[in-house]
Amino acid sequence: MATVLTRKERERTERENRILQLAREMLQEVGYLGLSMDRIAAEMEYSKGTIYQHFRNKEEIILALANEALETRLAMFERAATWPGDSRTRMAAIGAAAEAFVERYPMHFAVEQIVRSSSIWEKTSEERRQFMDACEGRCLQIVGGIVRDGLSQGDLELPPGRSAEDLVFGLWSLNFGAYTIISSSGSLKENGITDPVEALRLSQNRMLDGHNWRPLSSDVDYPGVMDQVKREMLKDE
Amino acid sequence: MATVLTRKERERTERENRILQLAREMLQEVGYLGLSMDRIAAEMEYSKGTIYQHFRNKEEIILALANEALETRLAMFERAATWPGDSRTRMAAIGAAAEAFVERYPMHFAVEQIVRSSSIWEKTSEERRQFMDACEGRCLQIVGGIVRDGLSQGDLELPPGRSAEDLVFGLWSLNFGAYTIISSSGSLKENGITDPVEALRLSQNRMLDGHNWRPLSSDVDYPGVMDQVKREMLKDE
DNA sequence: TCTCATTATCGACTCTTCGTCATTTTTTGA
DNA sequence: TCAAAAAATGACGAAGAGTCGATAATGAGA
Repeated sequence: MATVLTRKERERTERENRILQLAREMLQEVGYLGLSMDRIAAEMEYSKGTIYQHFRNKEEIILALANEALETRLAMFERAATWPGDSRTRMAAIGAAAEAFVERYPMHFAVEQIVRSSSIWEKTSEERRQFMDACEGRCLQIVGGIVRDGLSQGDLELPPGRSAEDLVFGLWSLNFGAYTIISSSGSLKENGITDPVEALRLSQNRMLDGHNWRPLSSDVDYPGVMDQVKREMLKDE
Repeated sequence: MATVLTRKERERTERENRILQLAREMLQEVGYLGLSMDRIAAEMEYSKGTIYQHFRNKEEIILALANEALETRLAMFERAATWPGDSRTRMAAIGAAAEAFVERYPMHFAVEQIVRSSSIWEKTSEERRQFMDACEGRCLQIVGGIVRDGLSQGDLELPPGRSAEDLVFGLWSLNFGAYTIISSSGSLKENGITDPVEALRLSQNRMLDGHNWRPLSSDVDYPGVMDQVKREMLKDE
């Protein structure tokens, strides 16, 4: 009896994964507007009603994809945060993880962008929204922890009234903004920005230098560290 | 004959503006997904066909709104760039203009976000896309000009191989990312980021400090300058 | 003022998609 | 084997995008 239930449940989750996988591919090909429940059903060779047994509407599918994305990044951040070294080096490792995430899972990042700008929130379930917030919060905490380590070890200072999270917010904004612009602006090269990812690294390092987070980027080869971390993170599979 | 044509043309552009105004309001109320051509037509008391004489599809309306947004910001940047003072102070003025833009025209910024993440590009006309790129490029040039002024006056240095535009890209990403996250994340306060706009200012100043752009933010009250610029820019009407 | 060609406007129509739900099919366990 | 429960189906209603032939307004010339 127990095994029967689990077999059913296994089938269910497996089908759910198939739906999500298909939705991801579709999203890649035809974009958010082209994503259609009818087409998903047809491609799955299931009826529409069955698809709706898994996800109450289209937005739930999108948000489920976004949840996977945030979960994936959270895992990568958790791993990067344990990189050996001083606080600033660990911060560089986080930066490398963020880069690796976008490179390794471009669709994940694209979904996150969609979720952050379309008004899909109202139609989605409370749970998934909370999951999203939870992942976001955990990520903030992880990176904030590194900042707090640095603060307690005297590697950097913050002005009175500003929190470790404020600093993290700056890094987060910089990264999210940079990749969004990269993926949506057609005229970067024409305007003298030949290697935006390199420009992002520079800005990031200069921001941390501005916080006087030692050792400064002029004294350590952080790009080298980042390349090393990335290689390590992208290694398996 | 000439006057007849101009009257007709005036009527035409006026109606076009009415459509855009209406679309903007609708976007505010019901979001991108709720924006409907039928509803625009009904509200305008014109038939759908007439609306389609102005805009070949829904995406064109969105992009037209985005064009207005970029045009507005360009004007604000042009004005801010002439603020008297050294290069770094003028940079602070640009930052203030960016803030003022989002505060004064939140809908403009929201439209920009939509355009940057939905896949509406394929359906839109070449001209409007070019206009978009042109505004973007001009903005980059204006801010890049301030950086070049600073470089030539020895107020800051850049590593070899990095351009003034690379620096601007960092600021641009930081700002765009920050406002996107602010408008889409429900859990900033819960995670210790009580005043994200203040956090953005800090990050921005620290980034410029990291570029060693003098005078440093520790020596000048740039937030005070920014408040002053903003007051000036938001003054008229 | 009247005529007629040109231009503008209209809205019914097609097509597509979302989401529902009564009906049919399959599974389960006695 | 069989009846009840669960799962799957797809026809259907509603709503929106975009088209196009029919209709109305305009205005230049007679």
